[in-house]
Amino acid sequence: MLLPMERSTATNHAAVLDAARTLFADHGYRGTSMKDIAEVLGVRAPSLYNHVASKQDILHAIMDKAMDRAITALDEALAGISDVSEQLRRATESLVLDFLRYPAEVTVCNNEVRSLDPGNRIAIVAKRDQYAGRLRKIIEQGCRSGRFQTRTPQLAAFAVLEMGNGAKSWFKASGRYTDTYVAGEYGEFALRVVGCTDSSGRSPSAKGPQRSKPQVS
Amino acid sequence: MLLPMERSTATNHAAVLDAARTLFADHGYRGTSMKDIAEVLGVRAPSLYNHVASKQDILHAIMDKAMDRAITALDEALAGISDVSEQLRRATESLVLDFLRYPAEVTVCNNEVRSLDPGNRIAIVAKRDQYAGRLRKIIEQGCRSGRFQTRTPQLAAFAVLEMGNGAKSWFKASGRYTDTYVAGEYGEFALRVVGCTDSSGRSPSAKGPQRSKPQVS
DNA sequence: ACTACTAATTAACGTTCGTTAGTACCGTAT
DNA sequence: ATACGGTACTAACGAACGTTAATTAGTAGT
Repeated sequence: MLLPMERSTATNHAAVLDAARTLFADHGYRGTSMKDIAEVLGVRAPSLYNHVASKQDILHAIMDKAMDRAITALDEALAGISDVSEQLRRATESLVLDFLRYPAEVTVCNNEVRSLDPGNRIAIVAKRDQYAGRLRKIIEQGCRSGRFQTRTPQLAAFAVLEMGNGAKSWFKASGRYTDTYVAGEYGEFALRVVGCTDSSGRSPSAKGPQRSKPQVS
Repeated sequence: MLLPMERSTATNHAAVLDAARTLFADHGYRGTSMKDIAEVLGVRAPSLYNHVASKQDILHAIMDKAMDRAITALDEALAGISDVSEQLRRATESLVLDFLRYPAEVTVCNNEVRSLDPGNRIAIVAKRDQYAGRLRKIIEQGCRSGRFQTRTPQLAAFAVLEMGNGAKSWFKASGRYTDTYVAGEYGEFALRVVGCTDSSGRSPSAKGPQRSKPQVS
Protein backbone atom coordinates (compact mmCIF):
# COMPACT_ATOMS: atom_id res chain seq x y z
CA MET A 1 0.00 0.00 0.00
CA LEU A 2 2.38 2.64 -1.19
CA LEU A 3 -0.21 5.03 -2.50
CA PRO A 4 -3.05 6.16 -0.25
CA MET A 5 -6.51 5.34 -1.38
CA GLU A 6 -7.73 7.89 -3.85
CA ARG A 7 -11.29 8.78 -3.08
CA SER A 8 -13.11 11.72 -4.50
CA THR A 9 -12.63 13.47 -1.15
CA ALA A 10 -10.02 12.01 1.16
CA THR A 11 -11.23 12.07 4.73
CA ASN A 12 -8.44 11.97 7.26
CA HIS A 13 -7.30 13.70 10.43
CA ALA A 14 -6.11 16.84 8.66
CA ALA A 15 -9.24 17.09 6.57
CA VAL A 16 -11.43 16.99 9.65
CA LEU A 17 -9.39 19.78 11.23
CA ASP A 18 -9.61 21.83 8.04
CA ALA A 19 -13.38 21.53 7.93
CA ALA A 20 -13.80 22.25 11.63
CA ARG A 21 -11.53 25.29 11.57
CA THR A 22 -13.78 27.40 9.37
CA LEU A 23 -16.94 26.28 11.11
CA PHE A 24 -15.53 26.98 14.56
CA ALA A 25 -14.37 30.41 13.41
CA ASP A 26 -17.73 31.28 11.84
CA HIS A 27 -20.20 29.76 14.29
CA GLY A 28 -18.15 29.00 17.38
CA TYR A 29 -17.32 25.69 19.01
CA ARG A 30 -20.69 25.19 20.61
CA GLY A 31 -22.47 26.50 17.55
CA THR A 32 -20.87 23.80 15.41
CA SER A 33 -22.03 20.19 15.57
CA MET A 34 -20.18 17.09 14.55
CA LYS A 35 -22.87 16.72 11.92
CA ASP A 36 -21.96 20.14 10.50
CA ILE A 37 -18.32 19.13 10.21
CA ALA A 38 -19.23 15.80 8.65
CA GLU A 39 -21.45 17.45 6.05
CA VAL A 40 -18.55 19.54 4.78
CA LEU A 41 -16.68 16.30 4.15
CA GLY A 42 -19.70 14.63 2.61
CA VAL A 43 -19.86 12.08 5.40
CA ARG A 44 -22.05 11.16 8.39
CA ALA A 45 -21.17 12.37 11.85
CA PRO A 46 -20.15 9.04 13.42
CA SER A 47 -17.59 8.49 10.65
CA LEU A 48 -15.52 11.34 12.08
CA TYR A 49 -14.64 9.15 15.05
CA ASN A 50 -12.47 7.04 12.76
CA HIS A 51 -10.14 10.04 12.57
CA VAL A 52 -10.50 11.99 15.81
CA ALA A 53 -11.15 10.96 19.39
CA SER A 54 -13.74 13.61 20.20
CA LYS A 55 -15.00 17.06 19.30
CA GLN A 56 -12.90 18.50 22.08
CA ASP A 57 -9.78 16.95 20.56
CA ILE A 58 -10.51 18.71 17.28
CA LEU A 59 -10.60 22.08 19.03
CA HIS A 60 -7.46 21.39 21.01
CA ALA A 61 -5.56 20.20 17.92
CA ILE A 62 -6.55 23.29 15.93
CA MET A 63 -5.50 25.70 18.66
CA ASP A 64 -2.31 23.86 19.58
CA LYS A 65 -1.14 23.76 15.98
CA ALA A 66 -1.98 27.45 15.50
CA MET A 67 -0.06 28.50 18.61
CA ASP A 68 2.98 26.47 17.63
CA ARG A 69 2.99 27.97 14.17
CA ALA A 70 2.75 31.52 15.55
CA ILE A 71 5.55 30.90 18.04
CA THR A 72 7.77 29.38 15.38
CA ALA A 73 7.13 32.37 13.13
CA LEU A 74 8.11 34.69 15.96
CA ASP A 75 11.30 32.71 16.52
CA GLU A 76 12.26 33.07 12.88
CA ALA A 77 11.33 36.75 12.76
CA LEU A 78 13.57 37.54 15.72
CA ALA A 79 16.47 35.23 14.86
CA GLY A 80 19.70 37.19 14.94
CA ILE A 81 18.06 40.57 15.50
CA SER A 82 19.60 42.48 18.37
CA ASP A 83 18.27 46.00 17.82
CA VAL A 84 15.21 46.43 19.98
CA SER A 85 13.32 48.63 17.53
CA GLU A 86 13.84 46.14 14.77
CA GLN A 87 12.76 43.38 17.15
CA LEU A 88 9.48 45.12 17.82
CA ARG A 89 8.92 45.86 14.17
CA ARG A 90 9.60 42.29 13.09
CA ALA A 91 7.60 40.78 15.93
CA THR A 92 4.60 42.92 15.02
CA GLU A 93 4.93 42.12 11.33
CA SER A 94 5.13 38.43 12.17
CA LEU A 95 2.07 38.70 14.38
CA VAL A 96 -0.01 40.56 11.82
CA LEU A 97 1.08 38.34 8.94
CA ASP A 98 0.02 35.30 10.94
CA PHE A 99 -3.35 36.96 11.60
CA LEU A 100 -3.87 37.76 7.94
CA ARG A 101 -2.79 34.39 6.58
CA TYR A 102 -4.56 32.18 9.09
CA PRO A 103 -7.60 34.22 10.17
CA ALA A 104 -9.74 31.20 11.00
CA GLU A 105 -7.19 29.69 13.37
CA VAL A 106 -6.59 33.05 15.03
CA THR A 107 -10.30 33.66 15.48
CA VAL A 108 -10.67 30.27 17.12
CA CYS A 109 -7.70 30.94 19.40
CA ASN A 110 -9.13 34.31 20.37
CA ASN A 111 -12.68 33.18 21.06
CA GLU A 112 -12.69 29.56 22.07
CA VAL A 113 -10.24 29.34 24.95
CA ARG A 114 -13.25 29.08 27.21
CA SER A 115 -14.49 26.05 25.28
CA LEU A 116 -11.37 24.05 26.12
CA ASP A 117 -11.47 21.42 28.82
CA PRO A 118 -9.46 22.50 31.87
CA GLY A 119 -6.48 20.33 31.02
CA ASN A 120 -6.25 21.55 27.45
CA ARG A 121 -6.92 25.12 28.49
CA ILE A 122 -3.92 25.51 30.75
CA ALA A 123 -1.68 24.12 28.02
CA ILE A 124 -2.95 26.55 25.40
CA VAL A 125 -3.02 29.53 27.75
CA ALA A 126 0.60 28.80 28.67
CA LYS A 127 1.65 29.10 25.03
CA ARG A 128 -0.46 32.22 24.64
CA ASP A 129 1.16 33.84 27.67
CA GLN A 130 4.57 32.83 26.42
CA TYR A 131 3.92 34.63 23.14
CA ALA A 132 2.54 37.75 24.80
CA GLY A 133 5.35 37.75 27.33
CA ARG A 134 8.02 37.84 24.63
CA LEU A 135 6.49 40.88 23.01
CA ARG A 136 6.06 42.57 26.34
CA LYS A 137 9.72 41.98 27.20
CA ILE A 138 10.84 43.55 23.94
CA ILE A 139 8.92 46.69 24.79
CA GLU A 140 10.16 46.73 28.36
CA GLN A 141 13.73 46.36 27.13
CA GLY A 142 13.22 49.24 24.71
CA CYS A 143 11.90 51.42 27.52
CA ARG A 144 14.83 50.57 29.81
CA SER A 145 17.37 51.39 27.13
CA GLY A 146 15.65 54.68 26.39
CA ARG A 147 14.77 53.82 22.81
CA PHE A 148 11.05 53.73 23.56
CA GLN A 149 9.10 56.44 25.32
CA THR A 150 6.00 55.21 27.07
CA ARG A 151 4.91 55.35 30.68
CA THR A 152 3.11 52.03 30.50
CA PRO A 153 5.00 49.31 28.62
CA GLN A 154 2.56 46.60 29.60
CA LEU A 155 -0.36 48.62 28.33
CA ALA A 156 1.47 49.29 25.09
CA ALA A 157 2.17 45.56 24.71
CA PHE A 158 -1.50 44.72 24.96
CA ALA A 159 -2.36 47.53 22.57
CA VAL A 160 0.04 46.14 19.97
CA LEU A 161 -1.17 42.57 20.46
CA GLU A 162 -4.76 43.58 19.92
CA MET A 163 -4.12 45.87 16.98
CA GLY A 164 -3.58 42.82 14.83
CA ASN A 165 -7.18 41.78 15.30
CA GLY A 166 -8.25 44.98 13.63
CA ALA A 167 -6.07 44.12 10.69
CA LYS A 168 -7.61 40.68 10.49
CA SER A 169 -11.25 41.76 10.49
CA TRP A 170 -10.57 44.61 8.15
CA PHE A 171 -8.34 42.68 5.77
CA LYS A 172 -11.08 40.21 5.05
CA ALA A 173 -13.49 42.92 3.98
CA SER A 174 -11.26 45.08 1.81
CA GLY A 175 -8.69 43.62 -0.54
CA ARG A 176 -6.85 46.84 -1.35
CA TYR A 177 -3.49 45.88 0.10
CA THR A 178 -1.24 42.86 0.23
CA ASP A 179 -0.76 41.10 3.53
CA THR A 180 2.89 42.08 3.70
CA TYR A 181 2.03 45.74 3.16
CA VAL A 182 -0.54 45.71 5.92
CA ALA A 183 1.91 43.95 8.21
CA GLY A 184 4.47 46.63 7.45
CA GLU A 185 2.01 49.36 8.34
CA TYR A 186 1.27 47.71 11.65
CA GLY A 187 4.97 47.40 12.30
CA GLU A 188 5.04 51.20 12.01
CA PHE A 189 1.99 51.56 14.24
CA ALA A 190 3.68 49.47 16.93
CA LEU A 191 6.82 51.61 16.90
CA ARG A 192 4.67 54.72 17.11
CA VAL A 193 2.65 53.36 20.02
CA VAL A 194 5.76 52.79 22.11
CA GLY A 195 7.08 56.23 21.19
CA CYS A 196 10.08 55.06 19.22
CA THR A 197 11.69 57.94 17.34
CA ASP A 198 14.73 56.18 15.87
CA SER A 199 13.87 52.95 14.13
CA SER A 200 17.47 52.23 13.09
CA GLY A 201 17.57 52.81 9.36
CA ARG A 202 14.04 52.31 8.21
CA SER A 203 12.01 55.47 8.43
CA PRO A 204 8.83 55.47 10.50
CA SER A 205 7.68 58.67 8.81
CA ALA A 206 5.10 58.74 6.06
CA LYS A 207 7.51 60.90 4.06
CA GLY A 208 10.26 58.32 4.17
CA PRO A 209 10.80 55.50 1.72
CA GLN A 210 8.05 52.94 1.72
CA ARG A 211 8.97 49.37 2.46
CA SER A 212 6.47 47.97 -0.01
CA LYS A 213 3.79 49.26 -2.30
CA PRO A 214 0.06 49.00 -1.78
CA GLN A 215 -1.42 46.79 -4.43
CA VAL A 216 -4.92 46.37 -5.73
CA SER A 217 -6.00 42.79 -5.46
CA MET B 1 -49.70 49.44 43.87
CA LEU B 2 -47.37 52.37 44.40
CA LEU B 3 -44.46 50.35 45.74
CA PRO B 4 -43.16 47.36 43.81
CA MET B 5 -43.26 44.06 45.55
CA GLU B 6 -40.27 43.67 47.83
CA ARG B 7 -38.91 40.17 47.49
CA SER B 8 -35.53 39.03 48.69
CA THR B 9 -34.40 39.12 45.07
CA ALA B 10 -36.54 41.06 42.65
CA THR B 11 -36.79 39.26 39.34
CA ASN B 12 -37.64 41.55 36.47
CA HIS B 13 -36.57 42.35 32.95
CA ALA B 14 -33.44 44.21 33.97
CA ALA B 15 -32.41 41.52 36.43
CA VAL B 16 -32.60 38.85 33.75
CA LEU B 17 -30.42 40.96 31.47
CA ASP B 18 -27.94 41.54 34.27
CA ALA B 19 -27.64 37.84 34.98
CA ALA B 20 -27.39 36.90 31.33
CA ARG B 21 -24.76 39.52 30.57
CA THR B 22 -22.04 37.97 32.69
CA LEU B 23 -22.90 34.44 31.63
CA PHE B 24 -22.91 35.34 27.94
CA ALA B 25 -19.57 37.09 28.33
CA ASP B 26 -17.99 34.19 30.21
CA HIS B 27 -19.44 31.17 28.45
CA GLY B 28 -20.93 32.56 25.25
CA TYR B 29 -24.52 32.66 24.08
CA ARG B 30 -24.73 29.04 23.09
CA GLY B 31 -22.73 28.00 26.12
CA THR B 32 -25.31 29.56 28.41
CA SER B 33 -28.69 27.91 29.01
CA MET B 34 -31.88 29.50 30.24
CA LYS B 35 -31.45 27.26 33.27
CA ASP B 36 -28.06 28.84 33.95
CA ILE B 37 -29.56 32.33 33.86
CA ALA B 38 -32.46 31.27 36.07
CA GLU B 39 -30.15 29.74 38.65
CA VAL B 40 -28.36 33.06 39.13
CA LEU B 41 -31.74 34.58 40.00
CA GLY B 42 -32.72 31.67 42.23
CA VAL B 43 -35.56 30.72 39.93
CA ARG B 44 -36.54 27.96 37.49
CA ALA B 45 -35.99 28.38 33.77
CA PRO B 46 -39.63 28.70 32.66
CA SER B 47 -40.12 31.61 35.05
CA LEU B 48 -37.87 33.74 32.89
CA TYR B 49 -40.57 33.82 30.22
CA ASN B 50 -42.62 36.06 32.48
CA HIS B 51 -40.02 38.76 31.84
CA VAL B 52 -38.51 38.11 28.42
CA ALA B 53 -39.90 36.74 25.20
CA SER B 54 -37.03 34.43 24.34
CA LYS B 55 -33.34 33.77 24.84
CA GLN B 56 -32.64 35.56 21.59
CA ASP B 57 -34.43 38.65 22.87
CA ILE B 58 -32.14 38.71 25.89
CA LEU B 59 -29.08 38.76 23.67
CA HIS B 60 -30.51 41.44 21.41
CA ALA B 61 -31.53 43.65 24.32
CA ILE B 62 -28.09 43.41 25.91
CA MET B 63 -26.27 44.31 22.72
CA ASP B 64 -28.68 47.03 21.66
CA LYS B 65 -28.45 48.75 25.02
CA ALA B 66 -24.67 48.50 25.01
CA MET B 67 -24.37 49.99 21.54
CA ASP B 68 -26.68 52.87 22.39
CA ARG B 69 -24.71 53.64 25.49
CA ALA B 70 -21.41 53.64 23.61
CA ILE B 71 -22.81 55.89 20.89
CA THR B 72 -24.25 58.30 23.44
CA ALA B 73 -20.92 58.43 25.24
CA LEU B 74 -19.19 59.23 21.94
CA ASP B 75 -21.71 61.99 21.28
CA GLU B 76 -20.99 63.59 24.63
CA ALA B 77 -17.24 63.18 24.29
CA LEU B 78 -17.21 64.99 20.95
CA ALA B 79 -19.79 67.67 21.76
CA GLY B 80 -18.38 71.07 20.91
CA ILE B 81 -14.90 69.79 20.06
CA SER B 82 -13.66 71.10 16.73
CA ASP B 83 -9.96 70.34 16.89
CA VAL B 84 -9.37 67.05 15.13
CA SER B 85 -6.58 65.88 17.43
CA GLU B 86 -8.71 66.51 20.46
CA GLN B 87 -11.59 64.72 18.73
CA LEU B 88 -9.47 61.62 18.24
CA ARG B 89 -8.16 61.77 21.78
CA ARG B 90 -11.60 62.15 23.29
CA ALA B 91 -13.16 59.53 21.06
CA THR B 92 -10.48 57.01 22.03
CA GLU B 93 -10.80 57.84 25.71
CA SER B 94 -14.55 57.42 25.45
CA LEU B 95 -14.15 54.09 23.70
CA VAL B 96 -11.63 52.74 26.19
CA LEU B 97 -13.57 53.99 29.19
CA ASP B 98 -16.64 52.23 27.90
CA PHE B 99 -14.61 49.04 27.45
CA LEU B 100 -13.23 49.23 30.98
CA ARG B 101 -16.50 50.08 32.69
CA TYR B 102 -18.73 47.65 30.85
CA PRO B 103 -16.43 44.77 29.92
CA ALA B 104 -19.16 42.15 29.90
CA GLU B 105 -21.37 44.05 27.47
CA VAL B 106 -18.42 44.79 25.21
CA THR B 107 -17.32 41.17 25.23
CA VAL B 108 -20.80 40.10 24.22
CA CYS B 109 -20.91 42.72 21.47
CA ASN B 110 -17.53 41.58 20.17
CA ASN B 111 -18.18 37.85 20.19
CA GLU B 112 -21.87 37.19 19.79
CA VAL B 113 -22.86 39.09 16.66
CA ARG B 114 -22.97 35.73 14.94
CA SER B 115 -25.47 34.45 17.48
CA LEU B 116 -28.01 37.10 16.55
CA ASP B 117 -30.94 36.22 14.35
CA PRO B 118 -30.63 37.81 10.90
CA GLY B 119 -33.09 40.59 11.66
CA ASN B 120 -31.43 41.55 14.91
CA ARG B 121 -27.98 41.19 13.43
CA ILE B 122 -28.36 43.80 10.71
CA ALA B 123 -29.70 46.27 13.27
CA ILE B 124 -26.76 45.77 15.62
CA VAL B 125 -24.16 45.71 12.88
CA ALA B 126 -25.55 49.00 11.57
CA LYS B 127 -24.92 50.67 14.93
CA ARG B 128 -21.50 49.09 15.10
CA ASP B 129 -20.59 50.37 11.66
CA GLN B 130 -21.93 53.80 12.56
CA TYR B 131 -19.62 53.93 15.56
CA ALA B 132 -16.59 52.72 13.62
CA GLY B 133 -17.37 55.08 10.76
CA ARG B 134 -17.32 58.13 12.98
CA LEU B 135 -13.89 57.29 14.31
CA ARG B 136 -12.64 56.55 10.82
CA LYS B 137 -13.91 59.90 9.58
CA ILE B 138 -12.08 61.74 12.33
CA ILE B 139 -8.82 60.12 11.29
CA GLU B 140 -9.48 60.78 7.60
CA GLN B 141 -10.23 64.43 8.38
CA GLY B 142 -6.99 64.68 10.33
CA CYS B 143 -5.06 63.22 7.43
CA ARG B 144 -6.65 65.60 4.93
CA SER B 145 -5.85 68.63 7.05
CA GLY B 146 -2.26 67.47 7.48
CA ARG B 147 -2.46 67.10 11.25
CA PHE B 148 -2.09 63.32 11.06
CA GLN B 149 0.60 61.49 9.15
CA THR B 150 -0.36 58.02 8.08
CA ARG B 151 -0.57 56.36 4.69
CA THR B 152 -3.52 54.20 5.67
CA PRO B 153 -6.22 56.04 7.67
CA GLN B 154 -8.63 53.13 7.49
CA LEU B 155 -6.03 50.73 8.82
CA ALA B 156 -5.21 53.13 11.62
CA ALA B 157 -8.89 53.41 12.50
CA PHE B 158 -9.20 49.67 12.91
CA ALA B 159 -6.00 49.57 14.90
CA VAL B 160 -7.35 52.17 17.33
CA LEU B 161 -10.71 50.45 17.61
CA GLU B 162 -9.12 47.14 18.48
CA MET B 163 -6.56 48.55 20.90
CA GLY B 164 -9.31 49.02 23.42
CA ASN B 165 -9.82 45.28 23.63
CA GLY B 166 -6.29 44.95 24.89
CA ALA B 167 -7.06 47.46 27.58
CA LYS B 168 -10.15 45.51 28.58
CA SER B 169 -8.52 42.11 28.90
CA TRP B 170 -5.52 43.55 30.64
CA PHE B 171 -7.43 45.86 32.96
CA LYS B 172 -9.33 42.96 34.45
CA ALA B 173 -6.16 41.13 35.38
CA SER B 174 -4.09 43.95 36.84
CA GLY B 175 -5.58 46.66 39.02
CA ARG B 176 -2.62 49.00 39.02
CA TYR B 177 -4.27 51.92 37.29
CA THR B 178 -7.58 53.72 37.31
CA ASP B 179 -9.84 53.41 34.30
CA THR B 180 -9.46 57.10 33.47
CA TYR B 181 -5.68 56.82 33.54
CA VAL B 182 -5.70 53.83 31.20
CA ALA B 183 -8.13 55.62 28.90
CA GLY B 184 -5.78 58.61 28.84
CA GLU B 185 -2.86 56.41 27.88
CA TYR B 186 -4.82 54.93 25.02
CA GLY B 187 -5.77 58.41 23.90
CA GLU B 188 -2.04 59.01 23.57
CA PHE B 189 -1.54 55.72 21.76
CA ALA B 190 -4.20 56.66 19.25
CA LEU B 191 -2.58 60.01 18.48
CA ARG B 192 0.76 58.28 18.07
CA VAL B 193 -0.67 55.64 15.75
CA VAL B 194 -2.00 58.27 13.35
CA GLY B 195 1.27 60.17 13.50
CA CYS B 196 -0.04 63.28 15.22
CA THR B 197 2.78 65.51 16.34
CA ASP B 198 0.81 68.49 17.64
CA SER B 199 -1.97 67.51 19.99
CA SER B 200 -3.08 71.09 20.63
CA GLY B 201 -2.10 71.87 24.19
CA ARG B 202 -1.86 68.57 25.92
CA SER B 203 1.53 66.99 25.55
CA PRO B 204 1.78 63.57 23.97
CA SER B 205 5.30 63.16 25.30
CA ALA B 206 6.12 61.02 28.30
CA LYS B 207 8.08 63.94 29.71
CA GLY B 208 5.14 66.28 29.66
CA PRO B 209 2.58 66.80 32.39
CA GLN B 210 0.47 63.77 33.08
CA ARG B 211 -3.25 64.14 32.78
CA SER B 212 -3.91 61.87 35.74
CA LYS B 213 -1.88 59.80 38.11
CA PRO B 214 -1.61 56.03 38.16
CA GLN B 215 -3.13 54.71 41.32
CA VAL B 216 -2.77 51.42 43.14
CA SER B 217 -6.13 49.82 43.63
C1' DA C 1 -64.87 38.63 50.27
C1' DC C 2 -64.34 38.62 45.47
C1' DT C 3 -61.73 39.69 41.36
C1' DA C 4 -57.70 40.51 38.61
C1' DC C 5 -52.99 40.37 37.89
C1' DT C 6 -48.33 38.85 38.38
C1' DA C 7 -44.97 35.56 38.87
C1' DA C 8 -43.64 31.30 40.40
C1' DT C 9 -44.08 26.20 39.95
C1' DT C 10 -44.05 21.16 37.77
C1' DA C 11 -44.65 18.45 33.75
C1' DA C 12 -43.97 17.73 29.32
C1' DC C 13 -43.06 18.59 24.25
C1' DG C 14 -40.04 17.97 20.32
C1' DT C 15 -35.42 18.61 18.92
C1' DT C 16 -30.61 18.36 18.87
C1' DC C 17 -26.39 17.01 20.72
C1' DG C 18 -21.92 13.98 21.32
C1' DT C 19 -20.98 9.53 21.36
C1' DT C 20 -21.10 4.26 21.17
C1' DA C 21 -22.24 -0.29 19.26
C1' DG C 22 -22.74 -3.26 15.71
C1' DT C 23 -22.24 -4.12 10.96
C1' DA C 24 -21.09 -3.89 5.95
C1' DC C 25 -18.04 -2.65 2.28
C1' DC C 26 -13.66 -2.36 -0.18
C1' DG C 27 -8.80 -2.47 -1.38
C1' DT C 28 -4.61 -4.77 -0.24
C1' DA C 29 -1.50 -8.48 1.21
C1' DT C 30 -0.83 -13.20 2.02
C1' DA D 1 -9.49 -17.50 -2.18
C1' DT D 2 -9.03 -15.56 2.15
C1' DA D 3 -8.02 -12.82 5.89
C1' DC D 4 -7.34 -8.10 7.43
C1' DG D 5 -7.21 -3.18 8.31
C1' DG D 6 -9.48 0.89 7.43
C1' DT D 7 -13.54 3.48 6.66
C1' DA D 8 -18.17 4.11 6.06
C1' DC D 9 -22.93 3.18 7.44
C1' DT D 10 -27.51 2.74 10.46
C1' DA D 11 -29.49 2.61 14.90
C1' DA D 12 -29.63 3.98 19.22
C1' DC D 13 -28.32 5.91 23.78
C1' DG D 14 -28.81 9.36 27.47
C1' DA D 15 -28.54 14.00 28.23
C1' DA D 16 -29.51 18.79 27.57
C1' DC D 17 -31.76 22.34 25.13
C1' DG D 18 -35.61 26.21 24.37
C1' DT D 19 -40.13 26.58 24.97
C1' DT D 20 -45.25 25.82 26.07
C1' DA D 21 -49.12 24.46 28.94
C1' DA D 22 -51.58 24.08 33.03
C1' DT D 23 -51.66 25.16 37.62
C1' DT D 24 -50.81 27.38 42.16
C1' DA D 25 -49.75 31.02 45.41
C1' DG D 26 -49.60 35.68 46.77
C1' DT D 27 -50.70 40.64 46.33
C1' DA D 28 -53.54 44.82 45.20
C1' DG D 29 -57.86 47.05 44.22
C1' DT D 30 -62.86 47.34 44.73
